[in-house]
Amino acid sequence: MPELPEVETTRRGIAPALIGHRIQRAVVRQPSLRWPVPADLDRHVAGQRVRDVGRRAKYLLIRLDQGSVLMHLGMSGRLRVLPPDSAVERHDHLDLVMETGQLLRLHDPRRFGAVLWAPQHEHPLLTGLGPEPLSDAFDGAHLHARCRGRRAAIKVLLMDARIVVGVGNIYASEALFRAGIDPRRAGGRISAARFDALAQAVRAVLSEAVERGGTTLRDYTAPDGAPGWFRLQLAVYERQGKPCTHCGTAIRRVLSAQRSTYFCPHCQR
DNA sequence: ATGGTCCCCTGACCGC
DNA sequence: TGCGGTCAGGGGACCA
Repeated sequence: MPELPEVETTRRGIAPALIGHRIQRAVVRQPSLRWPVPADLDRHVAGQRVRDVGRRAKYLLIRLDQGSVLMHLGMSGRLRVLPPDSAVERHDHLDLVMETGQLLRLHDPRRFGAVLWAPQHEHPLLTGLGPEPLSDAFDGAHLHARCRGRRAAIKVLLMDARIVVGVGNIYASEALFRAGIDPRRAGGRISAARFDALAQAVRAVLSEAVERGGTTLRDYTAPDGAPGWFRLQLAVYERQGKPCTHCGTAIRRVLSAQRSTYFCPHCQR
Protein backbone atom coordinates (compact mmCIF):
# COMPACT_ATOMS: atom_id res chain seq x y z
CA MET A 1 0.00 0.00 0.00
CA PRO A 2 2.13 2.73 1.21
CA GLU A 3 4.55 5.14 -0.23
CA LEU A 4 5.45 8.36 1.50
CA PRO A 5 2.04 10.07 0.98
CA GLU A 6 0.11 7.12 2.38
CA VAL A 7 2.43 6.79 5.39
CA GLU A 8 2.25 10.54 6.01
CA THR A 9 -1.55 10.46 5.77
CA THR A 10 -1.54 7.58 8.24
CA ARG A 11 0.76 9.50 10.59
CA ARG A 12 -1.52 12.51 10.60
CA GLY A 13 -4.53 10.31 11.12
CA ILE A 14 -3.25 8.40 14.14
CA ALA A 15 -1.34 11.21 15.89
CA PRO A 16 -4.27 12.89 17.73
CA ALA A 17 -5.34 9.62 19.38
CA LEU A 18 -1.79 8.96 20.61
CA ILE A 19 0.07 12.16 21.46
CA GLY A 20 -0.05 13.02 25.16
CA HIS A 21 -1.80 9.76 26.08
CA ARG A 22 -0.41 6.77 27.88
CA ILE A 23 -0.25 3.29 26.40
CA GLN A 24 -1.97 0.75 28.63
CA ARG A 25 -0.60 -2.33 26.90
CA ALA A 26 0.47 -3.88 23.61
CA VAL A 27 -1.46 -6.90 22.36
CA VAL A 28 0.43 -9.00 19.83
CA ARG A 29 -1.67 -11.67 18.10
CA GLN A 30 0.70 -12.46 15.24
CA PRO A 31 4.38 -11.81 15.96
CA SER A 32 5.52 -13.22 12.62
CA LEU A 33 5.82 -10.11 10.46
CA ARG A 34 8.74 -9.02 8.26
CA TRP A 35 10.86 -9.41 11.38
CA PRO A 36 9.55 -10.93 14.60
CA VAL A 37 7.68 -8.46 16.79
CA PRO A 38 9.79 -8.21 19.98
CA ALA A 39 8.42 -10.62 22.56
CA ASP A 40 8.87 -8.02 25.27
CA LEU A 41 7.18 -5.16 23.41
CA ASP A 42 4.46 -4.84 26.02
CA ARG A 43 6.98 -4.55 28.83
CA HIS A 44 8.70 -1.68 26.99
CA VAL A 45 5.59 0.34 26.16
CA ALA A 46 3.11 -0.30 28.98
CA GLY A 47 2.51 2.83 31.06
CA GLN A 48 4.56 5.09 28.81
CA ARG A 49 3.27 8.36 27.43
CA VAL A 50 3.43 9.10 23.70
CA ARG A 51 5.43 12.25 23.10
CA ASP A 52 5.25 12.44 19.35
CA VAL A 53 4.36 10.52 16.19
CA GLY A 54 6.97 11.07 13.51
CA ARG A 55 7.96 9.65 10.18
CA ARG A 56 11.32 8.88 8.59
CA ALA A 57 11.18 7.46 5.08
CA LYS A 58 8.26 5.02 5.20
CA TYR A 59 8.77 4.24 8.89
CA LEU A 60 6.37 5.58 11.49
CA LEU A 61 8.09 6.48 14.74
CA ILE A 62 5.95 6.48 17.87
CA ARG A 63 8.19 8.29 20.28
CA LEU A 64 7.71 7.51 23.97
CA ASP A 65 9.40 8.96 27.04
CA GLN A 66 11.87 6.06 26.89
CA GLY A 67 12.43 4.64 23.41
CA SER A 68 10.30 4.46 20.28
CA VAL A 69 8.06 2.00 18.52
CA LEU A 70 8.94 1.71 14.82
CA MET A 71 6.24 0.62 12.42
CA HIS A 72 6.43 -0.14 8.72
CA LEU A 73 3.34 -0.91 6.66
CA GLY A 74 5.04 -3.02 3.99
CA MET A 75 2.78 -3.61 0.99
CA SER A 76 -0.57 -4.21 2.64
CA GLY A 77 -0.35 -2.75 6.15
CA ARG A 78 -3.05 -0.47 7.48
CA LEU A 79 -3.35 1.36 10.80
CA ARG A 80 -6.66 2.43 12.27
CA VAL A 81 -7.80 4.08 15.48
CA LEU A 82 -10.77 2.13 16.83
CA PRO A 83 -13.12 2.37 19.81
CA PRO A 84 -12.57 0.14 22.88
CA ASP A 85 -13.17 -3.59 22.45
CA SER A 86 -13.59 -3.46 18.67
CA ALA A 87 -14.09 -6.93 17.19
CA VAL A 88 -10.86 -8.55 16.00
CA GLU A 89 -10.77 -9.61 12.36
CA ARG A 90 -8.45 -11.79 10.33
CA HIS A 91 -4.98 -10.22 9.93
CA ASP A 92 -5.43 -7.81 12.86
CA HIS A 93 -1.93 -8.57 14.14
CA LEU A 94 -1.31 -6.00 16.85
CA ASP A 95 -3.05 -3.40 19.06
CA LEU A 96 -1.62 -0.61 21.12
CA VAL A 97 -4.32 -0.14 23.74
CA MET A 98 -4.36 3.44 24.98
CA GLU A 99 -5.45 4.42 28.47
CA THR A 100 -8.24 6.34 26.78
CA GLY A 101 -9.55 2.95 25.69
CA GLN A 102 -8.93 3.61 22.01
CA LEU A 103 -6.97 1.05 20.01
CA LEU A 104 -4.25 1.62 17.44
CA ARG A 105 -4.69 -1.53 15.35
CA LEU A 106 -2.32 -2.91 12.70
CA HIS A 107 -3.98 -4.95 9.95
CA ASP A 108 -1.62 -6.49 7.39
CA PRO A 109 -2.68 -9.48 5.24
CA ARG A 110 0.68 -10.00 3.53
CA ARG A 111 2.71 -9.46 6.71
CA PHE A 112 5.49 -7.56 4.96
CA GLY A 113 5.11 -4.86 7.58
CA ALA A 114 7.10 -4.53 10.78
CA VAL A 115 6.79 -3.47 14.41
CA LEU A 116 10.10 -2.95 16.17
CA TRP A 117 11.43 -1.45 19.35
CA ALA A 118 14.13 1.23 19.35
CA PRO A 119 15.42 1.74 22.91
CA GLN A 120 17.33 4.95 22.16
CA HIS A 121 14.86 6.29 19.57
CA GLU A 122 17.27 5.10 16.88
CA HIS A 123 17.51 1.94 14.87
CA PRO A 124 19.95 0.39 12.38
CA LEU A 125 17.21 0.43 9.73
CA LEU A 126 17.20 4.22 9.86
CA THR A 127 20.92 4.74 9.39
CA GLY A 128 22.24 5.29 5.91
CA LEU A 129 18.94 6.58 4.56
CA GLY A 130 18.96 9.35 1.99
CA PRO A 131 17.22 12.72 2.47
CA GLU A 132 13.50 13.24 2.75
CA PRO A 133 12.19 14.23 -0.70
CA LEU A 134 10.20 17.15 0.70
CA SER A 135 13.16 18.59 2.63
CA ASP A 136 15.67 21.20 1.50
CA ALA A 137 18.39 18.54 1.39
CA PHE A 138 16.77 17.04 -1.70
CA ASP A 139 17.27 18.74 -5.03
CA GLY A 140 18.57 18.19 -8.55
CA ALA A 141 22.18 18.64 -7.49
CA HIS A 142 21.82 15.88 -4.89
CA LEU A 143 20.33 13.48 -7.43
CA HIS A 144 22.96 14.42 -9.99
CA ALA A 145 25.77 13.72 -7.52
CA ARG A 146 24.31 10.41 -6.36
CA CYS A 147 23.58 9.12 -9.87
CA ARG A 148 26.91 10.10 -11.41
CA GLY A 149 28.52 7.13 -13.12
CA ARG A 150 25.61 4.82 -12.41
CA ARG A 151 24.40 2.54 -15.18
CA ALA A 152 21.25 1.45 -13.40
CA ALA A 153 17.92 2.75 -14.67
CA ILE A 154 16.93 6.09 -13.17
CA LYS A 155 13.64 4.64 -11.96
CA VAL A 156 15.46 2.01 -9.92
CA LEU A 157 17.78 4.67 -8.48
CA LEU A 158 14.82 6.90 -7.54
CA MET A 159 13.44 4.00 -5.53
CA ASP A 160 16.77 3.39 -3.74
CA ALA A 161 16.30 4.66 -0.17
CA ARG A 162 20.02 5.41 0.15
CA ILE A 163 19.60 8.06 -2.56
CA VAL A 164 16.21 9.47 -1.59
CA VAL A 165 13.55 7.94 0.65
CA GLY A 166 9.82 7.57 0.27
CA VAL A 167 9.55 7.24 -3.52
CA GLY A 168 7.88 3.93 -4.32
CA ASN A 169 6.65 2.26 -7.45
CA ILE A 170 3.68 4.52 -8.18
CA TYR A 171 5.27 7.90 -7.66
CA ALA A 172 8.56 6.98 -9.34
CA SER A 173 6.72 6.37 -12.62
CA GLU A 174 4.56 9.47 -12.16
CA ALA A 175 7.50 11.78 -11.38
CA LEU A 176 9.50 10.52 -14.38
CA PHE A 177 6.52 11.15 -16.64
CA ARG A 178 6.21 14.72 -15.40
CA ALA A 179 9.94 15.27 -15.90
CA GLY A 180 9.86 13.76 -19.40
CA ILE A 181 12.55 11.20 -18.61
CA ASP A 182 12.51 7.60 -19.85
CA PRO A 183 12.49 5.41 -16.69
CA ARG A 184 14.97 3.01 -18.37
CA ARG A 185 17.59 5.68 -18.96
CA ALA A 186 20.86 5.12 -17.10
CA GLY A 187 21.15 7.42 -14.08
CA GLY A 188 24.61 8.51 -15.15
CA ARG A 189 23.34 9.73 -18.53
CA ILE A 190 21.01 12.50 -17.41
CA SER A 191 21.94 16.20 -17.50
CA ALA A 192 21.99 18.49 -14.48
CA ALA A 193 19.08 20.49 -15.87
CA ARG A 194 16.97 17.37 -16.23
CA PHE A 195 17.81 16.32 -12.67
CA ASP A 196 16.48 19.69 -11.51
CA ALA A 197 13.24 18.99 -13.33
CA LEU A 198 13.10 15.49 -11.87
CA ALA A 199 13.63 16.65 -8.29
CA GLN A 200 10.87 19.23 -8.77
CA ALA A 201 8.58 16.59 -10.22
CA VAL A 202 9.20 14.25 -7.27
CA ARG A 203 8.36 17.05 -4.83
CA ALA A 204 5.27 18.08 -6.75
CA VAL A 205 3.88 14.57 -7.13
CA LEU A 206 4.46 13.66 -3.49
CA SER A 207 3.09 16.87 -2.05
CA GLU A 208 0.00 16.76 -4.26
CA ALA A 209 -0.56 13.16 -3.21
CA VAL A 210 -0.25 14.07 0.48
CA GLU A 211 -2.84 16.83 -0.06
CA ARG A 212 -5.24 14.31 -1.55
CA GLY A 213 -4.69 11.74 1.20
CA GLY A 214 -2.57 9.35 -0.87
CA THR A 215 -3.47 6.89 -3.61
CA THR A 216 -6.03 4.12 -3.14
CA LEU A 217 -5.48 1.42 -5.78
CA ARG A 218 -6.93 -1.58 -4.00
CA ASP A 219 -7.15 -1.74 -0.25
CA TYR A 220 -5.44 1.33 1.15
CA THR A 221 -7.50 3.56 3.42
CA ALA A 222 -6.51 6.26 5.90
CA PRO A 223 -6.91 5.54 9.65
CA ASP A 224 -10.46 6.96 9.53
CA GLY A 225 -11.39 4.67 6.64
CA ALA A 226 -11.21 7.35 3.94
CA PRO A 227 -9.63 6.42 0.59
CA GLY A 228 -6.85 8.47 -1.03
CA TRP A 229 -7.93 10.47 -4.06
CA PHE A 230 -4.62 10.87 -5.86
CA ARG A 231 -5.50 7.91 -8.04
CA LEU A 232 -7.54 10.32 -10.14
CA GLN A 233 -4.34 12.24 -10.95
CA LEU A 234 -2.27 9.25 -12.06
CA ALA A 235 -1.01 9.91 -15.58
CA VAL A 236 0.76 6.61 -16.33
CA TYR A 237 0.56 4.16 -13.41
CA GLU A 238 -1.53 1.11 -14.38
CA ARG A 239 -2.56 2.89 -17.61
CA GLN A 240 -0.75 0.65 -20.10
CA GLY A 241 -2.41 0.77 -23.53
CA LYS A 242 -4.37 3.89 -22.66
CA PRO A 243 -3.62 7.23 -24.34
CA CYS A 244 -1.02 9.55 -22.86
CA THR A 245 -2.78 12.55 -21.32
CA HIS A 246 -0.33 14.82 -23.14
CA CYS A 247 0.15 13.34 -26.64
CA GLY A 248 -2.26 10.41 -26.96
CA THR A 249 0.42 7.76 -27.53
CA ALA A 250 -0.33 4.44 -25.82
CA ILE A 251 1.27 4.16 -22.38
CA ARG A 252 3.74 1.28 -22.12
CA ARG A 253 4.50 -1.08 -19.27
CA VAL A 254 7.94 -2.63 -18.80
CA LEU A 255 9.75 -4.29 -15.89
CA SER A 256 12.58 -2.60 -14.03
CA ALA A 257 14.12 -4.62 -11.21
CA GLN A 258 11.07 -6.88 -11.34
CA ARG A 259 8.67 -3.99 -10.74
CA SER A 260 6.08 -2.71 -13.20
CA THR A 261 7.11 0.58 -14.76
CA TYR A 262 4.83 2.79 -16.83
CA PHE A 263 5.78 5.54 -19.28
CA CYS A 264 4.89 7.37 -22.47
CA PRO A 265 7.37 6.36 -25.19
CA HIS A 266 6.78 9.66 -27.00
CA CYS A 267 6.97 12.17 -24.12
CA GLN A 268 9.75 10.47 -22.14
CA ARG A 269 13.28 10.29 -23.50
C1' DA B 1 30.63 -1.02 -4.96
C1' DT B 2 27.14 -2.22 -8.42
C1' DG B 3 23.57 -4.42 -10.65
C1' DG B 4 20.78 -8.29 -11.06
C1' DT B 5 17.39 -11.83 -9.02
C1' DC B 6 14.72 -13.94 -5.49
C1' DC B 7 11.96 -14.08 -1.70
C1' DC B 8 8.88 -13.20 2.43
C1' DC B 9 2.93 -13.61 2.42
C1' DT B 10 -2.08 -13.41 1.23
C1' DG B 11 -5.63 -12.20 -1.87
C1' DA B 12 -7.73 -10.75 -6.21
C1' DC B 13 -8.42 -11.67 -10.77
C1' DC B 14 -8.27 -14.02 -15.28
C1' DG B 15 -8.45 -17.84 -18.55
C1' DC B 16 -9.46 -22.56 -19.00
C1' DT C 1 -17.07 -24.20 -9.07
C1' DG C 2 -12.32 -25.30 -9.16
C1' DC C 3 -7.48 -24.76 -10.48
C1' DG C 4 -3.30 -22.78 -11.87
C1' DG C 5 -0.88 -18.73 -13.25
C1' DT C 6 0.02 -13.78 -12.60
C1' DC C 7 0.17 -9.73 -10.27
C1' DA C 8 0.28 -6.35 -6.24
C1' DG C 9 1.85 0.11 -3.12
C1' DG C 10 8.42 -2.80 0.08
C1' DG C 11 12.82 -3.88 0.66
C1' DG C 12 16.45 -7.03 2.61
C1' DA C 13 19.55 -10.98 1.36
C1' DC C 14 22.01 -13.08 -1.92
C1' DC C 15 24.82 -13.77 -6.10
C1' DA C 16 28.33 -12.69 -9.83
